Amino acid sequence: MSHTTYESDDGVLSKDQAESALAEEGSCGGSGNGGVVLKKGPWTSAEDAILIEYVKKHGEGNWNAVQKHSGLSRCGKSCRLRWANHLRPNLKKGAFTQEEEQLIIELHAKMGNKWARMAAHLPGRTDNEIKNYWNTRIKRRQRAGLPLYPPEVSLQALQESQRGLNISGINTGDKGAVESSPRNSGLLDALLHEAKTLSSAKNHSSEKSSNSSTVTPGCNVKSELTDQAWSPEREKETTNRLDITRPDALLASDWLEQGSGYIKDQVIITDNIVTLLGDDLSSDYKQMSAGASTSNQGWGLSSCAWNNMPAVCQMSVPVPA
DNA sequence: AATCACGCCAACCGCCCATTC
DNA sequence: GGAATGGGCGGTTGGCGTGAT
Repeated sequence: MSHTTYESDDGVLSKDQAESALAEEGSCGGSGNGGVVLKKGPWTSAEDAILIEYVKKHGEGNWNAVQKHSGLSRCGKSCRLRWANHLRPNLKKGAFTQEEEQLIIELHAKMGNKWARMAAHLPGRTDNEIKNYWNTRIKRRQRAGLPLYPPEVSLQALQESQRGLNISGINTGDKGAVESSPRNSGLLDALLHEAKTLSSAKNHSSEKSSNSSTVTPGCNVKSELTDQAWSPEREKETTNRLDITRPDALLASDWLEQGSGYIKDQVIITDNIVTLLGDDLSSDYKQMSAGASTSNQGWGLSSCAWNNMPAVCQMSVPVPA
């Protein structure tokens, strides 16, 4: 990792490296107690040792006191982050297990980008780890044009959200009530974002449909990929038909193998989206869905931004048989 | 062998919230 | 009530490693 750039085995920086590391002022104000210039950049093993020793003596918290009492030239934030992400006990290192991946997917479908809350459900994992994992996964699947969530997770998350929204008053147009329901805020944000996207996209739909190279491939590949996991043989078979067959476009876990009934789920979810979006936007959505179906463009909800986007916004229109 | 693209991940940054005074 | 402070969170950046070309 980048540590090796700055730190030697004994944790001592070279002159140039130390000067470089000390040159900039940090986000914590640049100088600490008594005008001490706070260091930025990768942590050395010596610094780690100091921090560990400090926490052993004084416990976690009061991070700004670390610099004052231990002589560490790091701001409190940096210390907290280092401790939380790397030094605290019971941290689980290494790749995520299939169970963890599955849990992350489910949690993200329900919570959106609430990394800290997700981390609370994954003992030994940090929010930063989960965030990095998810962002990497997003890039892969975005390139692949694949949905971020398995259908069953999408459906479950949407149904739960819809229940919550009904309770909190979305169907009565009570925006205040909706906003007071933090549990569904991520999903609602995504829906509203999607609504805007749909609204603006309507103006460009003809342009989209005239350019096949802009088509999101997800709609066309999903129904096939959900039936069978990737294999070299499958890749040869499907290369001519599918845009994406790379194994890294798939989940490490095997949810894609459980994709039976996907079309059915899509219809359900589409109805749910219509319900949630309301008449005006849902009519737009229906029109676009119909247009996509007839033109086989597959233009759907998968076209919106991928970040902070719970399940429903990853869904695409059904693929015509 | 050189170059490039991409994945991975540690760390930083800025904002926000809760608490304290 | 409002300012100051500490801490938490999510987004983003930057560097290294690695595989592909």
